This record gives sequence, structure tokens and C-alpha cells, in this order.
Amino acid sequence: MGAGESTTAKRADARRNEKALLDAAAAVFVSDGVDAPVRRIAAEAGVGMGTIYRHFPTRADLVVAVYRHQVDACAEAGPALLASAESPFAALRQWVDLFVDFLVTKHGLAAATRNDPDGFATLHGLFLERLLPVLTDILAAARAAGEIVDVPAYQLLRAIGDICAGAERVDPDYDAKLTIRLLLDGIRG
Amino acid sequence: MGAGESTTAKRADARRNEKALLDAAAAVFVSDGVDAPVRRIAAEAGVGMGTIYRHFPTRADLVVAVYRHQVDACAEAGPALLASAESPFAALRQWVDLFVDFLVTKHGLAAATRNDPDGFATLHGLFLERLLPVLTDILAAARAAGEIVDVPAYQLLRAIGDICAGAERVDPDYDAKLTIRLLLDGIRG
DNA sequence: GAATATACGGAGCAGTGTTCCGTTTGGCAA
DNA sequence: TTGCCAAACGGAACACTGCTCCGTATATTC
Repeated sequence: MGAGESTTAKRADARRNEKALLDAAAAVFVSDGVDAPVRRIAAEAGVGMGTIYRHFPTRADLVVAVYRHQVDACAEAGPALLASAESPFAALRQWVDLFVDFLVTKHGLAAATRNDPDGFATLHGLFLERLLPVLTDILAAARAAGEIVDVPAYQLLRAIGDICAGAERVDPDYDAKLTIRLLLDGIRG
Repeated sequence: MGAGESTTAKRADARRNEKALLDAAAAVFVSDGVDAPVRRIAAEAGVGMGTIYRHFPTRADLVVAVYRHQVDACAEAGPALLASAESPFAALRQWVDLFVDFLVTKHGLAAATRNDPDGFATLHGLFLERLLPVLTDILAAARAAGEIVDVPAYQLLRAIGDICAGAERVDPDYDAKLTIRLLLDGIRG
């Protein structure tokens, strides 16, 4: 056990198909939402049903693979904002804006998440792993500066996620960003 | 046009089946969630597929019919709370608690809402019609007392709805009521 | 006791997720 | 180069669901 290079490299066609699936999924997610039929994604990638399930056993696996680097970007922006903003709370605002923008542009992302408990866990895992530490640091800084009350990072992260999930339906009379602004006001000490 | 008693009364078997469907739906919603298959509800009521669709063309119609009186109760509690609470903001807190309790006990209610745009409109219509006026009054009173900033009732109503919708999945580390408490703190002036 | 509008039931169609297995193909050894 | 075989593929097939449609049954009326 242990060493990474392990048994055998993936076959060339397998690598090619995985790439094709990622590209196809990204395109279809944009045009049809993350709930798009599996068949549609497979067709777009020019592969069969079996292939898509072999590479990405669950829909969440595919979603995570497609969006991973965007989540990474969001995570990496955290420390920079903390360093550049005029206060930790300002950094918090800006970082939350980033996160919200990511969520609302992925139509149906959070909603899709909600449908099956397993997919929930997978996608949630990504957020927890990449974003929670970042938010925790920002909140700690703001807390240390006496700008906010004590609130668990997970609590805030998920609140934002849920609010954005609900806001995926367009409605001129509802502004999710306002809700989040009010929520941030609420945690201000 | 106009007069209500109108053409002819419904047939006795139709009335009976509608009642049976409401009872069956209420039971199935509790055990299987509001997403329960139509066939299941029909079977529970001992009627055919056609009958359920004739009485309740969309799932949302059935949901609204099942929960209407609970929503009414919530609406009617508003003025009473406003009169008895020690301040309009206290009344707001209490009324929101009522609403949240209603939402979280109806597993999958808001989530089901989210799936189809039409159902969304129907269920939303009920909330808008019954609850929005009540919340508007409470907010106006709190605003007049200088306890809160100006925020549209619809904005708050929907924010709460979305937060509860997301919170339907049980998670010991997340507390939707805390999020809502923070949100209320946020609108406090 | 007919006649008729009303209501019923469930078969059937269409769309989707998921599995399973016969077929193809890439990589490697001879 | 050729032959082998594990790896990978493709899509038919199954299960489940929402929804419609129409032949049948029945409540109501005269």
C-alpha cells in the first residue's frame, strides 16, 4: 500500500472520453442546467450511457469535476481579500460576493444538490473541504477585530448556499443578495 | 355571471373522492414527503389515476388544498401576536417562529415547490395571498416603532422560505432557526 | 325506470435514471 | 508485425414516474 503511481495508467481512449464528458457536461450544464438528462450529456460528448456512468458514477461526481477549479479559485481568493481589504468584515463581504456569484451563475446547482442525499454529500464535501477553511479564517479575523458575533463558519456557508439555491428562480421582486447583506448585518456585533 | 350556487352541485361520489384524496395525500405527505408518487396517493385513497388529476390537476393544487387551513391559522395568528407581544419586533419574532415551524414540519414542501415552475406559482400564490398581508402589517408596525430598517415583506417572506427549504435535510451542525435569528438581527435598525 | 351528464379507472405513452453484457479496442509481449 | 486480453465502450433493456385518454359505471333527473 501507499505509493501513488500504482498499477496501470488509464487507457488513452478512457482519458479522451473523460475529457469529452467534462467539456460536454460543462456546455450542457450552462444551456440546460445541472439537471440535464444523462442521455443528453452522453450524446453531447458522443459516448454511450455506460461510459458516462463508468467515469462518473453519480451526477454529483460529474458536477464536482466540472466545477472544481472554480471552487478552487474562490477558495484561493480568500487570503488575498483578507490581506487587501480595509477590514476583515470588508473582506468577508467581498468573499461572500464571490461565492454568491459562483452559486447563482450555476443554474440549478444547489437545487440539484438537494434532490438526492448522496449527491448532496459529494458536492457538500467539496465545499466543506475547500471553502470552509477559508471562511473560517475570515470569520476568525473579523471576530478578533471585534466586528462580528461568534458564528460557526459552516452555519454561514450553508445559509448562503441555501439562500442562493432558493434564488435560482428569477424574480424581479426578490433579491438574494439583499437577503445575504441583511444576514451579514445580522452577524455584525 | 356572478351568483355563487350556480349550475349544479357536485355529484356525491365526487365529493367523497375529493375528501378521500385529501386525507390520503395528507397521510402520504407525512410518511413519504410531498414528492410522493401520484400513483401512491391515488392507491392510498383507493381511486384511479384519472380521478386524482381531475380533482387536482397539478401536484401544487393538492398540496395547497392539504395545507391551506394550516396556512390560514398562521395568517390569523399575526394580528393576535401584534396585539399581545410587548413590541412589534417581538411579535415579528414570534410570527416568524410560527411560519418556520410550519415549513420545517412539511418535509420537502418548499423543495417540491422548486422543481416545477407552475407548482411554484400556485403554492407561492397561497403564501402571497394569505401571509404577505400579515407580515406586511407586522413589519409596518415594527418600522413605525423604529425597531427595524425598511425591508419589503416579500423579501423577508421568501428569504425565510428559502432558508427553510434548504434546511429540510437534517444536519446536527446546521440550525436554520439560528440563520433566521441572525437575519432578523440584520433587519433590526 | 329510462336518459344523460358526470365521474371513474386504469391502460398506455413518453421521459428519465441505472444496469448489464456482448462487442470493440488500446497496449503489450512475442 | 501479429496476437492476445484486460480495459473500455455502447446502447438495449428494465424500472419507475408523470400525465392523458377514452370506454365504462353511476348519480341524478324527469
